[in-house]
Amino acid sequence: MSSRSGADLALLLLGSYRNLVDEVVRELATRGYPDARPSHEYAIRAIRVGADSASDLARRLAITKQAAAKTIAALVERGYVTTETDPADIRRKNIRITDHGIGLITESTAIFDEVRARWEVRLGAAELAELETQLAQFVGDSPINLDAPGWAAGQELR
Amino acid sequence: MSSRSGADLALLLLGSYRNLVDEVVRELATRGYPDARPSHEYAIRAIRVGADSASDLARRLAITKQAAAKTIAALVERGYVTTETDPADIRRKNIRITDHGIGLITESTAIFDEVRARWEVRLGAAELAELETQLAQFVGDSPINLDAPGWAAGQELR
DNA sequence: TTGACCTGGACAACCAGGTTGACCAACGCT
DNA sequence: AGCGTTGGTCAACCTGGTTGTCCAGGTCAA
Repeated sequence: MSSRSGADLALLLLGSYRNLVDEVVRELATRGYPDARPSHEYAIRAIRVGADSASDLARRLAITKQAAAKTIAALVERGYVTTETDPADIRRKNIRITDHGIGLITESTAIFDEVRARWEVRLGAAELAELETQLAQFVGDSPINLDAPGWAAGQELR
Repeated sequence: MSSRSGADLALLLLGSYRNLVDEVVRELATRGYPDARPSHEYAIRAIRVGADSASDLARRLAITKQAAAKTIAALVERGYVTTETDPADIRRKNIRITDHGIGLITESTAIFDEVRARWEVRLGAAELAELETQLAQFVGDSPINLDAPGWAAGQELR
């Protein structure tokens, strides 16, 4: 009975995302990270897997370097990362994740997985896995990298 | 093989939503509505099903009335709705959707459905329907109304 | 009828998370 | 030595929200 409309589908997707993320943020707050925003988590994850400068982070998250710089400033302010100018290239400012930052993504990952596990209980493991595979199809043909939240879809390189 | 993480799931949901909505906005632009934003569509839909004042719209979208007022101002500016003070209650400003506004949601609905139809081809009708049912479960236990994009989750009444 | 409250709207200031645009200093390559 | 590319920064702006404050108009009870 596929009586649903395309507009409903959009709302379902957005709603699911918000429910999931809100839950994570709420839980993070109770575990000692009250000032953590979703964008912070995504940024730190990107840094962890290799984005070691503002420009680099910008490319990975598919945002402007100015936006990346702002995010990094916020991360520094909250003590999640530190920056220090690269001795080999004065221009660069290398980003390093602090223990506090490691703690954040560790907790965050755990909570994300906990929530996912709850969903798995309701849906069944096979069903959730299939749902993910299906969603991946819609995202997969996207021209931009997957591990980024802020893609501006249909934009050229910056 | 559910090797995916909870964080990935979030990105899949967000990515799917963005892909869908971006496609709609892009297509709307080519069909004579270049200035239409997703929030405009949601607002007009809410107005169409009964939100006839700013406060009312605010309640339905679960946003503040100030935010609703701003949205309405944007809609008026673009010619999608008009407002006129209620003769029976001087305070109220009744919202009426213009023909242009009707055109917008008509086109928008059609495009949303077109994109959904393309997804249906890739997934199969039964599978997409099931996916929607599953997503509805995650959204369904949300305390706030479904037809709203901007819910602030875990907030009291305003 | 008069006061006490509730409700619709508006003003102002602010925030997150982006965007453009202009610019400069440092690098790297020929 | 010179020129183009790259990393970073300042400034202004945008969207879609948020608080907080305020007031005029409506509603209801005593």
